This record gives sequence, C-alpha cells and structure tokens, in this order.
Amino acid sequence: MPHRLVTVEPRRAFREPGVARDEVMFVRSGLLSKFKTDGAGRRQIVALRFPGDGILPREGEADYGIQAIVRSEVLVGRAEDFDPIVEQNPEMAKFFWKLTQRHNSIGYEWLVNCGRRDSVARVAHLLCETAERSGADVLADGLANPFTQQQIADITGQTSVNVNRVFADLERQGLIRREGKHIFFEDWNELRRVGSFQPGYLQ
Amino acid sequence: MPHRLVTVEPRRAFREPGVARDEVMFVRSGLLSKFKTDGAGRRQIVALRFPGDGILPREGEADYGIQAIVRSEVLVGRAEDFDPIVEQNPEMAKFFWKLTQRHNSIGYEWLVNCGRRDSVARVAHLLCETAERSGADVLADGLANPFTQQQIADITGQTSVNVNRVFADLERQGLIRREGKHIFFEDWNELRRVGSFQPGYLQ
DNA sequence: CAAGTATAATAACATGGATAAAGTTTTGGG
DNA sequence: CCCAAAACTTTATCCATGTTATTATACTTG
Repeated sequence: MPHRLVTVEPRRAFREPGVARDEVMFVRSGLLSKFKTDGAGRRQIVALRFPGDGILPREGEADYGIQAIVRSEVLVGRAEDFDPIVEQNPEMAKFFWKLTQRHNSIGYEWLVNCGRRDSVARVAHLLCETAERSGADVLADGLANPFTQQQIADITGQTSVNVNRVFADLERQGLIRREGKHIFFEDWNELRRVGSFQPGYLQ
Repeated sequence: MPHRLVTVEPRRAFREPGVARDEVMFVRSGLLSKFKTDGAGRRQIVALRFPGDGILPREGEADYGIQAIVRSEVLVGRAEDFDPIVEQNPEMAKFFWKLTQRHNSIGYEWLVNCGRRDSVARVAHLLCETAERSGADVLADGLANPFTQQQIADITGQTSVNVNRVFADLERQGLIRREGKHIFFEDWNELRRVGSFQPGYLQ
C-alpha cells in the first residue's frame, strides 16, 4: 500500500478538528492523541494511539483533531488505497476489527474514569494504563512519562493545577517517585488499587 | 440468519458485565444501555442503543453489562452465525463499520461531556442528543423522556440529586417544560447553546 | 387491592476541585 | 549558549456538586 512517513512534532496540532480527511495512519513510534474541544474551547483528549495503533479513515470530516504527545513517526496512507485492501482480505478486516474493539473498550473505561472516579483515582488509572500500553517493564524500569500535566488534565477532565496536587499526593503516599519526567512505581499494587485499574479491558 | 426475539424489561440487568458472551443483538424497539462499574461499584452508562443500533459480539468476556432503559424488543443471534455473513458481504461489512464509527464518535462526545462541561451543560447536551437520536419531531411533540434521573446521573457522571437540581434549573430558565416524564423544548436553540450541542458527530 | 419498592423533590451541610495569580524551573529554538 | 516560552509548583479563595436524610408520589408485583 502506498504511503509516506511523516514525523509529527508535539506542541502543535497535527490535524485540526472539523476538517475533511481521507487518511489512514499508523503509529510507528511515539505517541499521538485525538482531541476534541467543547463549546467554550476547553480541550478533552479522547484517545491515545501508541505504536502499532492506527487511526482509521472516517467518511466526511473528522470531528476530532490529532496532536502528538511526543515526537512520533507516522505512516500516512490514503483511505481509497486502504479500503479495498481491507475489503479483499478477511484477515486484515478481522485485525482492524479487533483493534477498533480494543480502542472502544478503552474509550468506555475512560468514560468510567471521568464520570465516576475522583481525581487521584483518575490519574492513578491513567498511569497504570499508560504503563501497560507502553509495553515497558514498569516494575523494573518505571515509566518515561510522556505527558505534560496539562495533557493529563485534558485526558482526565481536570485542571493542570489539580493534576499537580495529585502528583504531589501520590508521591507523598509513596505510590510513585519522580525523577524529572521519569516515574518509578514504588507500590504498583496499591497504585492499581487506588485507580481501580483492572487491565482486562485492554484485552 | 437464525435469531430469536427477546423482550427485555428495564429495572434488572439484562446482561451482567464480566461474563463471556458470543451474541449479536439488534434493537428493534425500546432503548438499551451499556454500563460499567468502577471499583467502588458506582455505575457509569457508557453507551445507548436505539432502535436500528446493534450490539456486536466481542471475543472473550464483555467488560460491560446491558440493561434496558425502557422495555425493548431485541433480536439476538449468535456470533458464529453473524461473523461469516459479514465476512462474505462487503456491503454488510461497510454498514457495520459505519455504525461502529458512529458509536465511536458518540463515545468521544460523551467523554467531552463528562470531562469538560458543567452539570447543566451535560444534561442539556444529553437531552439534545436523545431528542435527535430518538428521531421524534421534538420541536413539535417534545420528547418522551425515557430516563430516570438516576440514569441521567449515570450517563453524565453526576448524582441524581444534582440532576434533579439541574432539571429544576432548566425549567426555571424556560428552556424546557415538564409534564410528568414528557419534556417540551421551550427554547431549543438556547438549550443547544447551553449544552454546546453540535449534532455533526451523529453524522 | 395491598404492600413494597423505585422515583422524585427538597433541604442542610461538607468538600473536592475550579479559579486566579504569581513565582520557579525546565526546555528548546535561534 | 542564551533567551523566551512552556511547564511546573504553590497558595488562597470560593462555589458547584457530592453526601446524607426525609418526605411525598407513583409504580410494580404478589
């Protein structure tokens, strides 16, 4: 399938919401976010795309924008090239179907996170999920936290001020330890408990 | 495709979360909800299924439960019968693909709703979305509100006490009028504005 | 029809996070 | 290497929403 490799820098939106798009994207390295804004312009990050994840085409204009969390390499192809491949290849179709279902499950869990958990639990849950999805051996090496506190706020539906408080809290409780942007999990089990993180939804 | 017609009563869970399922369902009439619970047992409704919507099978156990909002007629088939039909029929595949994308978009919008809007806006937004999805001529006839206030709380991530306050508020502001469970939209445009409801995401 | 249960409405009180403002540290582009 | 911009941190204040409780009303079901 014809495609080009694009390096996406964080800090500027890579794709704006509300613009017609007919692209397929695959994350090769880095981390992308999908975001929307409410009427008053406040941003909500609605999904993350790790390496191996794709951003599949939509008919009409996409209602979300795309922004890199860290510098990312993205393979970009055209929907018209992608669609027939999936149509003619049942294994492909199945693969993307499962991927979409996985993203769906994560979306449901995020809704529970925003709707029903307090701020500490939300951040704890996000840290656990990110640790799992990043594929690193977090117990040994910790997590190279890719997010700014504002981004964590945009994911968990809070303000950056409160995220800062929550981090201080988690550290004071001895659940995490921070060295710069690196996070070590001092008490993984307790962090999971606090965030009521049950990784089953990641399948 | 072989299937059976099931009448689902509200008030009891139709399917519990965390149980293996290999069913496809199609809503013929009524209204279903998908729900999850956080660690502390607090419920979050993560999706609604109106007539014409389907609930497609997942591999492994479903992490969500299903409960009817109102008495519903549901066609239930088996995943093993459904899958080959979709695989062999590109138009079918395309139809379900689009349906899934629509549900996805709605999920993103719900996340914005829970994460970034205040309680009045959340309820206003839900009312607008429900009015649109129900397909009724809401300007003329209003909406036969299918939800309890507790269910609205479970959708919008609040408590039922606060939902009650919000309804009183919307009524006092002259945006809606209630007669029993029926809601008349006295100022649809203002309600849309308050909920920052942009129906584009419904496609 | 009676009894039990869910829903709705309202009140009083508690509190988690928002908001605002300002200072400090880190980052990255030129 | 330096400077400007971004990110982080902290404090003070306040209000929107949670919590808990009570009562009235309307369903459901035996």
